[in-house]
Amino acid sequence: MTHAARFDGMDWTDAPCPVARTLDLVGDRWSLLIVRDAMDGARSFGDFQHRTGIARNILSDRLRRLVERGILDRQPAPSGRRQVYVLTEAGRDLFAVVVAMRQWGERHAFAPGEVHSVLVDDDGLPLAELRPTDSHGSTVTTDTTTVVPPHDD
Amino acid sequence: MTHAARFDGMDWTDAPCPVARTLDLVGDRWSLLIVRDAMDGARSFGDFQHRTGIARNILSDRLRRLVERGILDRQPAPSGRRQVYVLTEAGRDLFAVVVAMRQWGERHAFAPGEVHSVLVDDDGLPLAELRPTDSHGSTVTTDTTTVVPPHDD
DNA sequence: GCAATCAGTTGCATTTTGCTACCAATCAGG
DNA sequence: CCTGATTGGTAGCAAAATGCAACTGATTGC
Repeated sequence: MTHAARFDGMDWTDAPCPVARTLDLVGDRWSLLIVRDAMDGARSFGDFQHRTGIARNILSDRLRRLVERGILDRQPAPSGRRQVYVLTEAGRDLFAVVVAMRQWGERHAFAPGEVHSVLVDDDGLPLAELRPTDSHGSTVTTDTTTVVPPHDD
Repeated sequence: MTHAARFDGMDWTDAPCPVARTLDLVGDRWSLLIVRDAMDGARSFGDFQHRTGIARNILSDRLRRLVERGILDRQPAPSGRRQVYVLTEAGRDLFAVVVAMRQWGERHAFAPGEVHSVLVDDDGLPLAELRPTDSHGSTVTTDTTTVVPPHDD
């Protein structure tokens, strides 16, 4: 699909806000879990179904939508199975979003002592904490940032 | 509310995965937009209603849920208005998630040349790109990381 | 060929969402 | 005090999304 094709027929919740548009594309209950599993090696319909436990018809619909939206690519399988779903560049680029959610969940959605899965690098070590920074590398927060509306000079 | 109270009565989609738990807490269509607006200064019911355009009954429900889940705090207003909703520490900590979504949206959800709002620091400059790294600061991707399941040694 | 498995689709019940109207409390003016 | 406007919701109902179970059609293994 062409880049432009992703933008036809979409009706955005809040046109000029990138957060709203991202949520329009992957902001439902299941899409990011599908992306998470694709990042962790899931490829076939059955892979996704087993890992997420999502209903088959909804999974079918979500895979189709994610392909339409340029986040997954549906490819004929090299052998055997009918096709596989692989992340596009845009899909892989959601890594930062998934990591941010994972780290927030680790900090705020588990009782003390409760176990959870961990994302590790090639050395088996957990990642560094994602920290929003300005262009010089200093940490920024909601108190030191502002949203400026779009304008066409 | 106590820390533990957030975990009572929750039925998690995928207990051991922090991504799934985060989505259980803020993964619906509206919660993160409410959080986004709270980060940008919204405080009252009306603020949120006008900025998001969400239906009043749903907004009412989402605000209640976000308070229950420890992301917003409902405080009596200093004067006049009945109460205000302010982010808790956990809510403010969602900043990295919102920034990651904003940056992804900027890269992938706008046609070339299309305008959008921008998040800037105190100097008016856009933030640096969030980049997942290992503990030494080297960039990691989905190809160089793995999810390891929970285990109790 | 025959059974099993995979990748979906279809139909229907349940749940969630959204719209509109309504209501209660405050507030400002006179 | 009375009136009207604004804020912060709730109630009822229609529409949409979701989930479950059963079914289909192609492929694979034996």
